[in-house]
Amino acid sequence: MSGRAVTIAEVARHAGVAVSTVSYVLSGKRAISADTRRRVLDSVRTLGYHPNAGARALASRRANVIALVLPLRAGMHVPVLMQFATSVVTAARRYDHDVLLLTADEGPDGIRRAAASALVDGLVLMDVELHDTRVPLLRQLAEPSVLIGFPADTTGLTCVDLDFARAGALCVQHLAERGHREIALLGAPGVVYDRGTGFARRTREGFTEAVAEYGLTGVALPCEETFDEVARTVAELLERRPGLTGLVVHNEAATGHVLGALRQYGRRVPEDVAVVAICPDDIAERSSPPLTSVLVPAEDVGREAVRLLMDKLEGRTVPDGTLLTPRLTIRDST
Amino acid sequence: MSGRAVTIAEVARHAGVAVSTVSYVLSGKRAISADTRRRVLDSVRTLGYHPNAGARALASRRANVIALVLPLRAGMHVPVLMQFATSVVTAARRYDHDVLLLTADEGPDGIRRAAASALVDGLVLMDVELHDTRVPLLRQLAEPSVLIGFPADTTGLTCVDLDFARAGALCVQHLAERGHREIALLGAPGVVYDRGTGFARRTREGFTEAVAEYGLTGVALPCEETFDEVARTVAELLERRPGLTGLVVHNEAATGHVLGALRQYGRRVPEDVAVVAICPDDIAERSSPPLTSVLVPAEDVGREAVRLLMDKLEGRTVPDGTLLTPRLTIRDST
DNA sequence: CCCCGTTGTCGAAGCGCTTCGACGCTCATC
DNA sequence: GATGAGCGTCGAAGCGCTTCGACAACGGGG
Repeated sequence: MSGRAVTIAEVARHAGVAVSTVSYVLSGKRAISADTRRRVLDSVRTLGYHPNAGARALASRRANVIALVLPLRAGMHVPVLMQFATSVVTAARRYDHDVLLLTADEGPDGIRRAAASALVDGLVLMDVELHDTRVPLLRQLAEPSVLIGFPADTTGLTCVDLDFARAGALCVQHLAERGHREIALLGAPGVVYDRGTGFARRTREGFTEAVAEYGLTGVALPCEETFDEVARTVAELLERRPGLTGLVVHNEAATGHVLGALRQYGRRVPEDVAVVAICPDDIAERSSPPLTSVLVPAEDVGREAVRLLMDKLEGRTVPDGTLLTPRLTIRDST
Repeated sequence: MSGRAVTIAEVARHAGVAVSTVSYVLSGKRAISADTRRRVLDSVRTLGYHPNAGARALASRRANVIALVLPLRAGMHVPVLMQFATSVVTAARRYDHDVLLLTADEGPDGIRRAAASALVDGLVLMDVELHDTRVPLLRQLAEPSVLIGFPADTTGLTCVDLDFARAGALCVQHLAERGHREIALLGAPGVVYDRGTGFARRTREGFTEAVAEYGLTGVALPCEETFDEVARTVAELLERRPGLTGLVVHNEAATGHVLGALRQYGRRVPEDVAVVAICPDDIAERSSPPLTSVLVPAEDVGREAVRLLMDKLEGRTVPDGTLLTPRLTIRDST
């Protein structure tokens, strides 16, 4: 199994055809007779041929690799990030592409390096901020890119994300329909809003607008993820808003703590306080009681990002922004 | 910034030297006069030259890319996985290598493909099981690999991990020193043990042996990660073992729930029950009270894995197994 | 029956880089 | 003053693949 790798020349010799014929069989870029095709494929299989990625990239000017750029900042919920990552990898494989992992430590230089060296054909960036330093670079790059998340200025970019404004509004609507009049949004840590992370702000905007629209009263508070902070915030909320009966939680790491805090203060869910979370399904299902939630469809977002990138690589034009419609799953907390 | 990329030939022309000279300047594989070196480096900078990765890989038979194989199975704690992943990427960059992300969906085929196509020079595998199906393949591969985690049979392999047996024992020792006589281990979900994931079992073994060694009584229970299951397990434990005063938690996702459950049953931490966790520092610090814990040094393990892989790539011989020594940080829960 | 368009295959020219051998220097050595 | 050992540089030969143009062979239409 070790030793030198099989080359296309050996396959060609074994099948009794020219090297170029083997190439065309494999790429399907020219018509090949059924007979030849079969002979070649047989040889490929018996010899265990795998095209050399470097040679292929050099000759075709396509590496068949895309970069996935993960920032890994404070306040990001890692499991969600990981869901994105795996769905990107899976989707990329379906287009016969591999995924190179780039982290933020290297900053824009890493992106430039990977692109300029033709290591990758395109990029998917995650966790994009409203004023992301990487964005100007992307506009200059010859390589196409897709952002997961929306920066402030999307001109010349391709962005995908869950429609967080609608997600926030959807939670409000659900609570309104259940008759709740006074509600609150418990959000991400303050730093996440300050940094200008789009999805946190957009959720809050959706929440606020929907509160007005449905004629409710509502407050939105940021919240750290330690149990003590969550408990403090919840306590403050319950005290200042005795009429509060509905809570929207948009902070994956804090959802568990929120339920713990409510329990501690003697509030039953959903009898005393209804809770809707914006979080992955597994967190919602694993809670006690299982939470009514709006799923962050990481799977779909990742797949869509890759699809868009592949379209761009093929030279097709794609929409600037793609917002996925949120869907609410009703469980036992409302 | 877009348009065709700068080639080594253009750099050579610009600097007034031969292509090979530029190559030698960049690789340092032959002596070059200080003057020439400076001229070449200047040209590289002003032209913005980045060597074409494909061409380099083809000619040098080194892709300068390593694969990171992530399984992503049930019961794995994702943030820890992510810590590994980022530390591997960071470490690899220090050796001028990039990281290709491979997931388990493709199974061994993905590994074979990446290796056979010379896409990667070597592999780092994470979350290795005692009887991992990928292990036999690794032995056949020409490409070197390093495992994070220990399979049952490590012959011909290179493995790194935290010494979980000692970690388990260290927790017991700490509790024993604080005078606790009756303790318990609340572990990973049953499926993790059944699957034969090494670190879970080894922790349990270390726990059990240390319990005997220090003359304590102790039980080890697996535990699912939902709040209800944790609460049930804790309740059962408190009921069946009224004398229980010490708890070791080796289940990242459940640590928060454990504290919640203890609170719910009126047990104070650490006054009534002392808790030691095996988990990342951020989880321990974010809990209430902050937990005495043994850190899973993902950072160190990842870095070490890359170092070993680079050694193997250079043809150096490396030890079969590397176990990192656990360290206990005392906080407020014991 | 000739011409031409298709279809299937081949040979060769790169893609941009590394690396090997060669070669002209300069210096120290005898 | 010839000899040899570096040192610094160059030219050229690949690395394994894709792709372009060429060209037989074959039919169908005039």
